[in-house]
Amino acid sequence: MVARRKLSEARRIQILDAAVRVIGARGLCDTRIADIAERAGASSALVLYYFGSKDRLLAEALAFADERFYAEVTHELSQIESARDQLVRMIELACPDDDLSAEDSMDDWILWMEMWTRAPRDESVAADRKALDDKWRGSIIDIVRQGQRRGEFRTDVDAEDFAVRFAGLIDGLSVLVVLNDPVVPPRRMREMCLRTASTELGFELPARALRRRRAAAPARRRAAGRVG
Amino acid sequence: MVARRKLSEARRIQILDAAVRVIGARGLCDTRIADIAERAGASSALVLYYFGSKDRLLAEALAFADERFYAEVTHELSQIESARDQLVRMIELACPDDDLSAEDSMDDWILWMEMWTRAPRDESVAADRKALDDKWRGSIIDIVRQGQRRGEFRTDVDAEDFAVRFAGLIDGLSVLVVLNDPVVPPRRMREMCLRTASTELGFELPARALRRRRAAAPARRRAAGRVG
DNA sequence: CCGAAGTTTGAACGGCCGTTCAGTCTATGC
DNA sequence: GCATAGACTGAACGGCCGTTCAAACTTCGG
Repeated sequence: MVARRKLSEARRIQILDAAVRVIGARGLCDTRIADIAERAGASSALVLYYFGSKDRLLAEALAFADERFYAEVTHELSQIESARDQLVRMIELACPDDDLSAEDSMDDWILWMEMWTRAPRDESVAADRKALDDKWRGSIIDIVRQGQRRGEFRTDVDAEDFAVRFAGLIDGLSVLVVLNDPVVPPRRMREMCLRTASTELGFELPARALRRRRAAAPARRRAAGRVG
Repeated sequence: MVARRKLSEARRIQILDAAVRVIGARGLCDTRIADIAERAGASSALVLYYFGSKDRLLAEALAFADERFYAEVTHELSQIESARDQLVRMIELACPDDDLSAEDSMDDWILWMEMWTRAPRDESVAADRKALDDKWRGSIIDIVRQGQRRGEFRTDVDAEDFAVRFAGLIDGLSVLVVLNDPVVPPRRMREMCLRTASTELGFELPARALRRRRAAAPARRRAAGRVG
């Protein structure tokens, strides 16, 4: 029975993962249960069996994607000591990729935008979105304060004010990157965010920061394959 | 026949206006032709008669809303001489309202976000979005350069770079305002944008800028009523 | 092994909604 | 006034897709 539990939990995640990719590819409103089922290697009926209704499935998928992303970022940052390096890394992770993996790592951002348009009409999505946003901003605030305590950043900057503006900048620019607007390729977004942070907080950018394309992408995703 | 033309053109606009409001209220994907027809005081069949298909209607409605908004802004700014005052006014216009009219003037921003999520799968929407974005950024660039020539702004700022970052900041913050996130009420967004601009471009804010709630909203909308 | 609980499915149901169509109404040109 | 083009509609069609359901299959405790 315990094994059963695990199995069914794995199935849930498998379906959620499939949902994330389908939504990323087709858009929230054009996503059909049958698409998700196919990607997950299951029948439409099974998907409903696990999630009860399409609405619940979609809402859970949105939250799932962004929570997973946030968890990864948090975990990575927890292994860095310097506040400056944490902020630099956070910026790198927040910038959608350039590389081949384009299709892959845009999903998180696409789903994030889908949350924006759905939130006004779905309380649960609105709540999830706000919670994530608060956590994200909170992380920035923590890093800034930590850096100020350690003498890495100037102390005449209000951490909360900076965090709101900086998170806003990231969101706004990421839209252009996700939509492939040639005006702001990923590289440029990264540079702008890095320069803004270093200027406002008064720190020197590490030499690698502006050159490096991107550290090896965290090896997630692609793990859950088809069952068969 | 000419009179006919005018009549039918008025009808088109009436339908587009109805579409904008329905999309703003129900979201792009939950918008039905019947809803739009009802708001416009017409039958579903008539709406199709004018626009051929739902997709074309929605795409045109998105472009219509944002082009109208941009035209208004452009017109208002054309009557201001000082570059500084132009920028201040632009910021005021770009910030979604607080007031009673909430339902009303959020529409433009909601549709703008809907364009973001639809663009990846609809070339025509993608093209419209990019054109609008370029024009918007272009306006900022023009104002900055003009201000630099006139000695109102510092000259060691790259206008294009500033415009991209500033437009990004506006977009990012506007999401929070539109979603009614208490962290960033309209007033705060306005303050942040004003402060950022004045700091980076090195000008003094006019005394009224930070106090005033918002100049009388341009008297548009609500004009096209039902045809009896 | 048996049966109960947990999984999984194919097939069918049913509603919603975009689209079509045949035809009415209105006004304008002749 | 009559014919014609354009504006407009109600009703019906048809497909798509979320949801339901009864039944098969799988696993496992006893």
